[in-house]
Amino acid sequence: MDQDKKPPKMDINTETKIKNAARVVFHKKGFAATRTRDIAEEAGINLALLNYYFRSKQKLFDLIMFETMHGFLQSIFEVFNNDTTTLEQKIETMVNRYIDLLLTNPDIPIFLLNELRTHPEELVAKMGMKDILMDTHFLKQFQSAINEEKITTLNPLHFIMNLMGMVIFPFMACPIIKGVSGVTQSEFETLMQERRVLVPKWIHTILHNK
Amino acid sequence: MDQDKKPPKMDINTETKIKNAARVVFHKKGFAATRTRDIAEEAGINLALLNYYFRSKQKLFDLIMFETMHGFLQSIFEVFNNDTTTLEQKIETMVNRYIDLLLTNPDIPIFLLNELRTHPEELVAKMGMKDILMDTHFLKQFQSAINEEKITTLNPLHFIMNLMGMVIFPFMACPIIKGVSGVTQSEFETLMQERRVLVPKWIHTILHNK
DNA sequence: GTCTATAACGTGATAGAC
DNA sequence: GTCTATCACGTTATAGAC
Repeated sequence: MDQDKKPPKMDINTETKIKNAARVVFHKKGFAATRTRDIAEEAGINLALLNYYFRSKQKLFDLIMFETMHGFLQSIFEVFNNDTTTLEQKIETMVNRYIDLLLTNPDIPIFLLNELRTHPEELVAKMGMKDILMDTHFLKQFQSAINEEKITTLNPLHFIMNLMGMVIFPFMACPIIKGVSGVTQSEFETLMQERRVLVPKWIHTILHNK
Repeated sequence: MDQDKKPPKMDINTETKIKNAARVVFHKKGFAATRTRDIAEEAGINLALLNYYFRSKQKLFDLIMFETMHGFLQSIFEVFNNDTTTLEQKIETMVNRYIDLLLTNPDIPIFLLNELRTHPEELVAKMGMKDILMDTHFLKQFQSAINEEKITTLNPLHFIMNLMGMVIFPFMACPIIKGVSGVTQSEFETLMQERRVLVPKWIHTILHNK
């Protein structure tokens, strides 16, 4: 929509370089602990350019925050609204998508939840997720399964909290887990890989146990 | 150990007032976003007094961080090392303790995990938790149960991640959950109360399903 | 567009009166 | 011990040359 030359992987334009650097640093340290100098250095450019392209630290942050939030919720939305998959398939896909995401970007959950404490639900509202998530194919399937007594009666929110908690929490608690258990980063990642199959199995067990 | 008059609830001494205020503000905003002036205001005292009693923002923070971490891990330690309780009782107690804690102090998990990203495992090590948590009555019970084939074979770390994830994650994601689902704070707390009995039930189901 | 230099501001910490 | 006033410093943001 801007230019017709999408940067061909290298020799990326300055604006993108800054945005990528900002994403990395903001995700790792949060808004308050991040200095614009950190971002400039990470991007390999001059500090003044940051303000030239994005006006202010806050504006740049808002951009990163929105994109991160969008990317994070987008997965839920896509999977939950796919009306060609079963409930079990949706669970499996969700788990795999988030483990993929978090193995690569383990900082995202704490970044998001930490920043959302300050800017309360203004951003959540801005995402407009409330309307589209509360009327998904998933919820209809879930309700049907309960009505037909195929699964245990259960508030869908409890279900989602369990799913997200089992997948996301381990990544957030990674430093503390490694600290008290002594596992290495590599061993930790192996554990997370195991959870691709374990979590759906556990969720299934919970749902079908009367 | 200091004085023999433990403050009788009101007319608390200045040092304690500052520490309590620091705990509130640090927990809510984290180290970087907290200004010493915020703490002074919350405590109802002058900014200079903060430095008079605690020398620096960092020193005061280290104190709060240590106490918070200690209080948080202490519960796990106590419950896991109680050799008069069954595995099932330990689970139930853990869940109830943490739900109690988090209903009152919902900021603690994000505070801890967020700050632990920067000061990596130096603090975890300082707590000396590694040694005492890796040789608990709980782990022996867990291993015995597996050997006697009473429960499914399962890495205890997976078990602990599930337990903590199901209990703690919902509190961390509270703003996002309320944002996308539309539940009120009061309804959210009711859901958390329900989880006192639901989580142990789910954990039991997972453990005993072959 | 990109840089250097600097202005403008906020924050942690202290000096010194009481 | 407690306060007011102020210093010292780091950080965001901009002015202006190239």
